[in-house]
Amino acid sequence: MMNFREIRKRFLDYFKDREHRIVDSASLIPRDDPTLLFTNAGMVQFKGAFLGEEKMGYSRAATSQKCVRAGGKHNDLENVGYTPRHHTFFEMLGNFSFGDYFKEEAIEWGWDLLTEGYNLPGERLHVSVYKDDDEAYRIWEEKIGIPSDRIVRLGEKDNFWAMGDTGPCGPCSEIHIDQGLSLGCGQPGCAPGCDCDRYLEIWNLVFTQFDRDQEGNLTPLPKPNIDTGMGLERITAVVQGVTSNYDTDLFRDIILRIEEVSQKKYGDDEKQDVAFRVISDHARSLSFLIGDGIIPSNEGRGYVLRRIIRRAIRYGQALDLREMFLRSICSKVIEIMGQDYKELVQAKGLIEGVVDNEERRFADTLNYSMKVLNEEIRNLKAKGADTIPGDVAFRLYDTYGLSVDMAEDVARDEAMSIDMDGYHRSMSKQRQLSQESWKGSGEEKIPEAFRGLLARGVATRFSGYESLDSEAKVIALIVGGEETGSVDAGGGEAEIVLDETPFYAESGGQVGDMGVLSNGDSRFRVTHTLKHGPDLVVHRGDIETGTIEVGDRLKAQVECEKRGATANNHTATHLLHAALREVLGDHVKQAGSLVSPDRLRFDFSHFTQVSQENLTEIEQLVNRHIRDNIAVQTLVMSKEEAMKTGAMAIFEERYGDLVRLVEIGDGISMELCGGTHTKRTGDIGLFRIVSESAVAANVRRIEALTGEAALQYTLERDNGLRISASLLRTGPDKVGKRIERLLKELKEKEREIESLKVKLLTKKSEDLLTGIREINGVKVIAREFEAGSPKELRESGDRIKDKLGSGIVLLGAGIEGKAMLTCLVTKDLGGNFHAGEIIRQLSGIVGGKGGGRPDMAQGGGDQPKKLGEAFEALYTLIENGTL
RNA sequence: GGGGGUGUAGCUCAGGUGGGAGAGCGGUACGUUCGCAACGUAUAGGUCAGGGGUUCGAAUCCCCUCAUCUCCA
Repeated sequence: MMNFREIRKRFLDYFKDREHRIVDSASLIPRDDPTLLFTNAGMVQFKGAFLGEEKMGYSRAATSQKCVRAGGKHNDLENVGYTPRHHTFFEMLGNFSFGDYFKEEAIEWGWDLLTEGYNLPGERLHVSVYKDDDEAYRIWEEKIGIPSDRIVRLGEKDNFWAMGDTGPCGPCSEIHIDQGLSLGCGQPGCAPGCDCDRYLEIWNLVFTQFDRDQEGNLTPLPKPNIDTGMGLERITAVVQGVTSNYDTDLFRDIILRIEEVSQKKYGDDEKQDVAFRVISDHARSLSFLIGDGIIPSNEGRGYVLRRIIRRAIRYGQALDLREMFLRSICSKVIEIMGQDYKELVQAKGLIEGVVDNEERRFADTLNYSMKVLNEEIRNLKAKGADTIPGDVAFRLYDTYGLSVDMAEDVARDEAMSIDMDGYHRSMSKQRQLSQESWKGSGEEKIPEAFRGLLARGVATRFSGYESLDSEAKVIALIVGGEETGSVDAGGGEAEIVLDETPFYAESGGQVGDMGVLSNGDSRFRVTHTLKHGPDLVVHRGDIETGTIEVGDRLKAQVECEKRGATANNHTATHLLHAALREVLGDHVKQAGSLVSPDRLRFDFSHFTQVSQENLTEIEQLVNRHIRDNIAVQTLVMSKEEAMKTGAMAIFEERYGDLVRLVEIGDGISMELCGGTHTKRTGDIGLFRIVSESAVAANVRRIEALTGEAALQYTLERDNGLRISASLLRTGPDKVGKRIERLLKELKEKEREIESLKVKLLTKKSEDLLTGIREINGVKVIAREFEAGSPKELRESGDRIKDKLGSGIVLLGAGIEGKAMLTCLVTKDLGGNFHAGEIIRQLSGIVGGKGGGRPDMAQGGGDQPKKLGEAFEALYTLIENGTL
């Protein structure tokens, strides 16, 4: 029996023999596609080719593409585990034709590979075609010889494929296998396309032959395309003769590992089997997602990843897995799939670290949400209720992340139930609101004018590795997004495309070059260089003098000091990356990078703050490599060769077939990188880390300087320290100790001031005691008191009140044109007098308001001159008994 | 992209309707004890995430920003 690896290989070999280029699986993170969260089909990386925006170096291709469906439009997450075939992660086998062969070959080969290559019984294969696609029907019936009772015509929903509302689209044809009556629904109309398990769709052949416009009209494409997709998991199940994808060798060892750690058996209990399937599926997808550089977070792709991890952990509970277990399952996934996907092996440390970290975090949020739930249950029980309202259950899920089934478990223990209808109502409301606000994930799209150029196959040769100036021909001019024939000085911002350029276009984190394009009297100042697609370099800037026309020959000169400084920073970035991995561990992975002439910024995955000791060690290590003055070599080689060297690849980047390997020394650092570097590490001169900070959960950022800028930074620091030392009248090495002592002294002084203030207040309040008046048997003091804040006023009042034993104190103060009043009433008078009431009446006199508690109240106004009036008013009020 | 929650002492958190910043644990000192655990007493520790506004007065009300958690897409 063929194992999955042989099945995958047979597919690729089959199409290789038929002149197909075998293209590597693209990253799970789609590039240049704002509509997509993850790569979810084999054609994603060829979208540009289908749309005619991009020229490939070949017209036939075949791939085994890793895919994730767990968010966005295609979302299978909820079904995973409950069916034999839903997955969040799967591999899609596909063959593609870009205006080359069409229906006939696609159908013929598809049939041939299934029946001959995989030995599937032809008599059990059924096919479906689009209802109007007579051409496909004829090929199946006449050329392949399938009896018409095994060909069905289906409608738009099943057999017409479109990428979006407009653009390339076309009918498709699906090949199904009859798995036998026993799996069928038994309905009389049961046929391919039925929802039951009898007819299993194994291969979808899409014939992209139309272009749909805004009004929905279909125009035939001059060169129709072929795009097919066959899930590796499905075909493996069929070839291996099992009815569930989870029974194939793609999953068997993973499930075996889960059995080991859980001490449970797959197949014993249906509820537990769901958990087995969920965990094995999710372990695969989360390993690949992290392997492609995604880190758990609370939004976007990272959030989908987090949800997958948590779902896996949650299902672990059904297997009584209380301890952290996911890491061990992922290790198994890496062991199996790492043979074919090297990025998993490279990211092993990261995957394990991330999973452990998430398991810990999840336990935290779970504790918290359980607390909220228990509180809620207690309240409901107190009211005599026995159902948890749907909106409450939803709120628990929505804001605290407690899933309903977990809430249900708890409710059951408390002899309560949950209003599931209400829950679902709240949920669909939230869904609707979110859907309405979806506008795409935000990546930049290529502007219209450049898409035209790309479609014409316009490309720029980059000569900037060898030289900083060269002669080149203008092949396109763009002003305000429109192509034009010539540009004059003063015409504002323009963009120039050359046939060859020494200018480095922004990519891989390195900023674009600046410089000058000139020809005699015409001068164009390049302020930014950028790139569209893999090879179209755009020089953006202003024309300063003269005129530039398409076809002109220009002298292109890169500003060399800036380029040199950028090279320093870029090479230093590679050294930093290597040092981080050495000091912190190989879970460190680039998560973003900026290389400019002035500085470098490097984001990387790491779980905690980097300690000062580690930072120092990293800084020392990088500088040691700089002093060793090691040679930096660049080599261009095939992608396969490069992967064998174990070089670091950044998976957000898309590489062509030929890659550029930048190696520092003998394996000190090896990275795939198109950037410009120094010849030797010694050119960098000096490397200084300026800061370390957090960017997101599990991602840290280091900013650093090199060369002249690093020296400048060091000198400024030095100078600052010297000034501090001289101000402190001590040596630079004793500044720390000196400040420590000063702070201690300061603290003591503050304490002394505090106690002096208290003494002063005590004295002042004693003075005040002489002004007591006794009215109707109540001791009353109402006076102005010098105080800087309401707090001081209150504290002094407190002191006086204590001395008084029983009575009423009213203190007032004027500050910055405002009046403050504080009134205190001793507890024994609480029945007769209310401080809040007194203040309410008196603060009106000073032009304001106030209030407070029965024993203490504060108020104020904007007429401090009337404070005296307020004091008199208090005496009067008490005398008249009008309180 | 849209919604909800949280941010107060080293840690875990409490602070109805605006009116003296608190508890428990932990720390320090002293005491009971041969010593430890334990207990008792005392004590330190706060830009109430940051900024703006309303108000006589804001941890509390309003707006903005940041961090963090969570749900949907």
